[in-house]
Amino acid sequence: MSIVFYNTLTKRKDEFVPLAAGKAGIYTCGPTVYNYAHIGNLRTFLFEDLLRRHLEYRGYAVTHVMNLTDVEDKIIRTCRETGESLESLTGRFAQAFLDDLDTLRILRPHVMPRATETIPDIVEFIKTLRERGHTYEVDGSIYFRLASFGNYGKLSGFDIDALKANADGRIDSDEYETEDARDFALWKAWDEDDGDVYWDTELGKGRPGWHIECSCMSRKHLGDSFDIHCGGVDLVFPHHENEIAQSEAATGKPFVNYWLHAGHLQVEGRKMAKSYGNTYTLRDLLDKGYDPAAIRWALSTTHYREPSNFTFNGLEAAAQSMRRIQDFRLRLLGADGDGSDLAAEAAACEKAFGEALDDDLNISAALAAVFEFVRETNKRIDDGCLGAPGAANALALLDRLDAVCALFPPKEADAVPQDVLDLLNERQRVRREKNFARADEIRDTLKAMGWVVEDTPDGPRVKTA
RNA sequence: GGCGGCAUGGCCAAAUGGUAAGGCAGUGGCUUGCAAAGCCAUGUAUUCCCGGUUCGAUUCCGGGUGCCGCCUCCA
Repeated sequence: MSIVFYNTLTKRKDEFVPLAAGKAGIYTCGPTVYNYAHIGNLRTFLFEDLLRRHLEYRGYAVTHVMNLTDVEDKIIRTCRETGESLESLTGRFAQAFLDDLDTLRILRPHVMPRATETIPDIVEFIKTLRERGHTYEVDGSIYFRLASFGNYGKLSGFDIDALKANADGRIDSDEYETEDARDFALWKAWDEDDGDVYWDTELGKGRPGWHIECSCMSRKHLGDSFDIHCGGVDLVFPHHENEIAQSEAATGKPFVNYWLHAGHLQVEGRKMAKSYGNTYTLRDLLDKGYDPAAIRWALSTTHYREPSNFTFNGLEAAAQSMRRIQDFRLRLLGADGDGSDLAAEAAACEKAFGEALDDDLNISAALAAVFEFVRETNKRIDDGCLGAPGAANALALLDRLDAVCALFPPKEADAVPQDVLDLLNERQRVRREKNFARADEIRDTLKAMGWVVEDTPDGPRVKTA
C-alpha cells in the first residue's frame, strides 16, 4: 500500500516516493516568535505532526526541520516599542512555543534552527545568488531579480505578468526601490529604526529578508533537494514561490518534490481576526479550563486541507469523543471475561486506520475505524466474553494508534485520595443496607469533590469528572 | 478586478458514476435500587440552487448563490 499526498505543485494526489529509500526529509515553516501562537497556527503544526508521525509509523526515518523566525520587521518594531531586547523577546516566545508543542503532544521537530543563528549561511547563500547573477543592490539592500528566474509561479499558479500588472497598481512606488515590484529583499540594509539589530557582514550592515532563511535552513539541514515542505495555505504565495526561486536559482536543482498546505481555521464560522476578538491562543483555552487533549482533538480531526471551523460547541463534542475512548480504556482494564484475544479485530482496525492515513492523511476515516473497534469490543465486554488477553491486545492497539495520532492518550489511573475511598466504602455499606438515600447523598458529595461514581458488576469505579 | 478552495442530517465530518462512514447532541429500549458507562433501535439526509452528460450524479461538465483564502513578507 503506497502513501499518497495532495501536492500543491502538481495539484493532484501523488504517490510518495522519497529521494532516499526509507527516509523522509520534511521542512515546515515555523512561527515568528514575538507573541503566542494562536490556534490557527497550531492547527497547521498539528497537521504537520500527524504527517511526521504517520511517516514514522510507516517506517520512514524522518528528519523534521522547523525554523523559528527570530528577526523580522514586527519583532524589531515590538522591541523598539517596548524596549525589550530582541534576544529576550524572541527567547521568551520561543520557549512559550515549545511549551505549546509539548502541551498539545506535538513532537518537537528534530532540528529547530533560528534565523539569527544562521546568518553566516544566509550570507553565503546570497553571495552564491549574486555570483550567479540573480541579485542587484539598491542603497545597501540586496534584492532577488525575479526576471532572472525562468520558472516563477509554478506552485501558486499565478501568472507572472498578471502579477506585475497587479503589483504596479497596488504598490506605492515610494516604498520600494526595486526595479520591479515583484522582486523581494534578500538582505535589508540597516536603518535607524533597526536600532542595534544588525549584522556586519560581507554584504554590509543589515539583516536577512524573510524568504531567504527558509531556503537557507532547509538546504543546510536537508540538502539542496528534499522531500516534503509544508505550511499554511497562505504561504503558497509569495513565500514558498520565492523560496523555490531562490533555492533553484542558487543550486540549479529541483527544490522540493511534495508541497503540502494546510487550510485555514475559522472560529465560530468567521475568519479569525483581531477585530473579531476570536484569535485564541492555547493559553486562552487552557484558562477557560479545556483539556489539552480535547483541544488537540478539536483542531486535528478535520482533514488538513479543508477549512476547519473551530467552535466551543465543537470543543465540547471533541471532549466527549475523547472521554468515550478513555472510558473504553478503563473498561478494558477491568475486563475479566473469557473469549477472543481480539487479534483479528485489532489487526483489521489497525489496517483500516493506517490505510486511511496513507490516503492523504484521512483522519476522519481513520477515526471511524477506531470507533467501530470500540463499539464491537464494548459489546464483547458487555457480553462477558472479553478476557485479559483480549483487553491487553486492545490496549496495545490503542497505544500503537496513539503513537500515530496522539488522540488516545493512556488514561492514567487516577490516584484516589483516602477520603474519597472512605466515602466509597461507606456508600457500598449503606447500599447493601438498601439505604439508597444516603448512598445517593454520598454520590452527590463525591461529585462535588470532582469524582464520578459508576457502579459496575465488579463494584464501584470512580473517575475524575 | 485576477487566481484558487469549499458548500453532505441539529452540530462536526468521511466516502462513492449505482442511491451516503463515523463522532457529538436528541428520542425510545435493555441494563441499573436510581444513576453513570455500555449495548440495541431511531434521524424522509431531494449530499446549496438551476441546467447538462449518463441507463443512473451527491460524485463529471456549465451557470448561479453563499462562505473562505491568496494577489509582497499572515499558519
